[in-house]
Amino acid sequence: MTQGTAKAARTPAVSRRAVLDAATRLVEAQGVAGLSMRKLAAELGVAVTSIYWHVGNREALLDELVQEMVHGLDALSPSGPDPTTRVLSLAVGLRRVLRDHPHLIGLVNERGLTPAMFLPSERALAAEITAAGLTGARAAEAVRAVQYHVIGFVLVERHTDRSPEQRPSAEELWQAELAAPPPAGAADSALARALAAPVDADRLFEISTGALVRALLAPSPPARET
Amino acid sequence: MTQGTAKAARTPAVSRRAVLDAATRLVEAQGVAGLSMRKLAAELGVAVTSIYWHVGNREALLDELVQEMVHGLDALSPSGPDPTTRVLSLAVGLRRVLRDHPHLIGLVNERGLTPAMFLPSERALAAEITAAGLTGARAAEAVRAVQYHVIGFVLVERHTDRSPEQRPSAEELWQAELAAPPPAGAADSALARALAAPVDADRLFEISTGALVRALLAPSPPARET
DNA sequence: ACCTGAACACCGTTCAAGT
DNA sequence: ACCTGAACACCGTTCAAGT
Repeated sequence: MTQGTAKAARTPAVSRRAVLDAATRLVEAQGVAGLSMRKLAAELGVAVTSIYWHVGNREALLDELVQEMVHGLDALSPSGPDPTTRVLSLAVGLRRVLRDHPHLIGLVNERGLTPAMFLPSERALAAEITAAGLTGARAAEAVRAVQYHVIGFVLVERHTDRSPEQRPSAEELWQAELAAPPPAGAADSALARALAAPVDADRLFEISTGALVRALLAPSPPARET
Repeated sequence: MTQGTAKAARTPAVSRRAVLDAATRLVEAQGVAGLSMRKLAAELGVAVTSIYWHVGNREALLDELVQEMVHGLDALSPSGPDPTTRVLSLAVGLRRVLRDHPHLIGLVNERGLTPAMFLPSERALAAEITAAGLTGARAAEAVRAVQYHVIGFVLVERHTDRSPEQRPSAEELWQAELAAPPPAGAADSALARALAAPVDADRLFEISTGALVRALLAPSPPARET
């Protein structure tokens, strides 16, 4: 919106496109905090103030980046014979998309685009959950339960991914648990050993999402209703 | 660790304690990003460099704050007659603690204290899930599934809490959906209306966590196992 | 022991000025 | 139309110097 259409006189040093591309590279490499106007200018071999001419300011730049990222997302299409596995396939797909764009959730949310971004997956979930026989408020709760579960899972994953080495680690803590005399009501040692092992996120996602979806789609109502 | 024990000559302008208290206030009011050494100094009526004498640097200050917050957390104690409701009560308690300290998860994670922080709740969950009859790897998966679900839910809630007004809102989007001609496989209009209403987070948490826990504790195995 | 100002290397942003 | 340097108000941090 900053530029009009005009026949360029001398070839410009940078273009709006070049700024956006460099910014995308910076964000993907160092995260949102790593995107600084001065770094950007340095990378493009231009004065800081040139950046401002092309994109306005940092906030507007991020707005544009988010816009492009969201539009570049592939649509989710369910697969499988029955509603349960189709809902699960949507959950798996949503998790994959969110994991592939780790900075997206935060950026989108800061810019107020969360509902718009999640509408397609919400619609797909609604269709499958309707096909499973749920209707009205009950179906809406199921849609949102799955959404929250998947998004939340990815947020937890992201937290553990980009964190430094945790000390003491879960392994160390649960091995100490095994060595200590067990108090009343303590967990069995096989459980402690299992908790000392690192998390298999794929498997955990499969198990927890599977359990949730099966319970939500089961004929018995999850909450008392008329 | 910066100070020794010595009889103070003139009453100090600030104390380590005063710095920590002011920092806590700043973080709770403006978030972690709002904590700047210079603001802190200004608030205490002292030169910036005094802060450094007392607490080392910004990183060390945050370390200390997190330490205090984690130690100030109340232990979770389950309540209810059967294992399912006891696990649910733990989930509710964990959610409450995390919601009461919105900055804590991020701070703890950056400092590598996540396993240490969640060990108590993990232990409590393990005990109740063992009481429900699960053992070994199966029980560990249930523990982690509940943990991830609750933490993830709170992270999603936090996202939506501290976000600006979202535009277009979910209400607007789903009302447009209602107005448009329904394509094949579309959700029913009662569902669309329900999705146009704002989220009742407490109810959604109750429903989704209830469904998850019931499914995890059910006798039929959630995944094929020998 | 405790506090200070000066200095350095970073930010985002605005502005007047160049071509 | 496009780019520039200077300037301002912010950061965190170090250092030598004060009392």
